Amino acid sequence: MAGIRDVARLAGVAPSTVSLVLNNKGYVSLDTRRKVEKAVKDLSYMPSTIARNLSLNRTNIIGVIVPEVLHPFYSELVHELEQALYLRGYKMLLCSSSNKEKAEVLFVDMLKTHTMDGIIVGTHSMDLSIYEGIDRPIVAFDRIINDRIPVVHADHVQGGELAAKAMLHQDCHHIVQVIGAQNVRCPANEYHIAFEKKIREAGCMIDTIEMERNVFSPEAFYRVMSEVFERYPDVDGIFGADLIICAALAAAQEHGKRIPEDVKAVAYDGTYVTRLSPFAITAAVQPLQELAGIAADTISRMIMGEAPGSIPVPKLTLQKGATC
Amino acid sequence: MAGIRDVARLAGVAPSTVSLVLNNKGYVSLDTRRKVEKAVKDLSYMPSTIARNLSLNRTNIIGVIVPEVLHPFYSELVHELEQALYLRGYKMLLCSSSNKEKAEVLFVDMLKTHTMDGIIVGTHSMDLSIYEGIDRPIVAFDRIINDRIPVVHADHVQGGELAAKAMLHQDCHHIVQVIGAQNVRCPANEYHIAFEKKIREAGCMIDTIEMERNVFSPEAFYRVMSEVFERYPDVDGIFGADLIICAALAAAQEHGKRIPEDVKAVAYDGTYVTRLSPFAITAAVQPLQELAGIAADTISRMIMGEAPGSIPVPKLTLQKGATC
DNA sequence: GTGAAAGCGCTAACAG
DNA sequence: CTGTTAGCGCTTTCAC
Repeated sequence: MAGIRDVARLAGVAPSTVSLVLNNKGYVSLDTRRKVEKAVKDLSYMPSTIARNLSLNRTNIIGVIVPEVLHPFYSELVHELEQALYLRGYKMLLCSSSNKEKAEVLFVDMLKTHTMDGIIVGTHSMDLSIYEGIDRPIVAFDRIINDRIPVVHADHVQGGELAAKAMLHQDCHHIVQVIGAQNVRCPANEYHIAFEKKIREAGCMIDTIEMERNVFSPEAFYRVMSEVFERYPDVDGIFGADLIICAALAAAQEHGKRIPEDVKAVAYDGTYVTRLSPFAITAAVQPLQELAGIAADTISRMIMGEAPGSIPVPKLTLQKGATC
Repeated sequence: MAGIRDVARLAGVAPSTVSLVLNNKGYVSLDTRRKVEKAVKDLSYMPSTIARNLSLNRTNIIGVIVPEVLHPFYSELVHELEQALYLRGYKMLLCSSSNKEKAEVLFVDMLKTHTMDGIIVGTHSMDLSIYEGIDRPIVAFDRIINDRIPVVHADHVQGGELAAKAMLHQDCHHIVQVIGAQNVRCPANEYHIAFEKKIREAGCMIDTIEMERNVFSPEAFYRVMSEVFERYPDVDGIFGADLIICAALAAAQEHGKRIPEDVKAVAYDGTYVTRLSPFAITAAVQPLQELAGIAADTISRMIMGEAPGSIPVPKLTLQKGATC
């Protein structure tokens, strides 16, 4: 394996000059630049990223940790983050924390040991003490960790109201919403509050069902929705995250309810599962691409040693589908 | 930031001794071990992975490149790979090649520059010349690159036959199968051949529709399925990858066909989308967890300098659902 | 413009 | 069992 010294020797220059050429830095005469480039090509030289990392004390790797890549929302988030990071010159190290005890702790340790330059945290672990006193770049995605860690999230108040308006236009009278675990602090918990408020203001009845933390299986969702239809026979509106609504569609059919004739359904998030059938599910869509860009910009800034700056809070949009 | 020398000084030993303690290598007296551990704790010392990497010329990072993380099949693959690699002490650097010109080339370059110790390739780019003459660990997932790169894949002949048997049991007469692009060499292309053979042997009519490469959108699938129902009004069996079958379910409804009464449907892959509704889609399920383990074992062996060895070819299983 | 030399923070022989 | 020494392969001052 040829090294920078071999290239230097062949080109008849010093290693430092080769380095300058490779990194387009400083002033190098066209002539020596040519010589170096030829030597690089002749030796099919490939610089060692590992050595470079040590010199710069930087890896250009950002860690991304999510609860579960399989979940469409996180699939989409990971997809967008990878693209956003790529555009900014970073590579993405991915960790899916489900099935892994201590995944988040290990990940933060990897940040401390400089395996990555920064991390974007999308998990909801309960122990926030691991984030105390860390002076390395961390960005939280839709999760409040502590007051030193910037949070990237959409405008969930607006999102909740958007969904509420969509349902109220359809003249619902008894709405049931299914929400995530409320024992984790995250901006996304705001949307059902805003939703409920708007619904009540319109004089409409609303019941709320809370799911457990980190429960994502279709079976669990279906069970919950079945219960909903049994417990509230007069329900005519369902609101919840994408997969909940998918389950609602299935459960409704089982319980002899037609959607949207008997029951309206609005999904929150609007990932691709709401578009799997030709008749899209009506949904409040999170601007994941934009959010990923904001997260990438923020972590990038922190790595450069700058302050995170103010974080934009983008709005959701309504996807008009066939379910409401 | 404390370094290994600081720890050594505080503990009153040499840096090499500290290294031995940290890595549980060689023989260190209990006494000095204690001293070192205390010093480590007192300084909250975190060893630099970057420096370690240079010394060892190894990063413990495996690159994984797939066409599209959003696609359920690849979500699931990525999920399983990450877990399998994690269990073997590796971290996963993920690249989704869609929307990225030259992603595969860049990825292979990163392998050459030692950003990763090895890569697992699941993409289907057309230019295989970039893999010529590389002496670093590469494993292909369901894709034939060249005769030096080991391929991990399920037994698609058995899988195709499994699906065929399922349909023949239901007494189909005119089956349409939708398949991926055939201009890429991959073991998965075998399944529709095996399927077709079995179906023809049973004296059943079969038509085949080929999709373009890297087309994964629900809309595209739906369009294709709509055409199928229009062109073949007597079709009573549909076979294709998961998302095709999802689209088939939707399109069937539109065209007044009931599933499974009028048309049977069998999916190939059997990812979680086939289980999104309580009535699962009948499917030939790829053992992705097992495949991921095989891929991880193989790349691991190659990194250790061993030969890839023989690659097991696991079988698919039938998920009995409500569609056939 | 270019080269010499000093690291970056670890690991690994090899003495002792 | 522990310390000394020499790298790993780059980048980066700082003279020339």
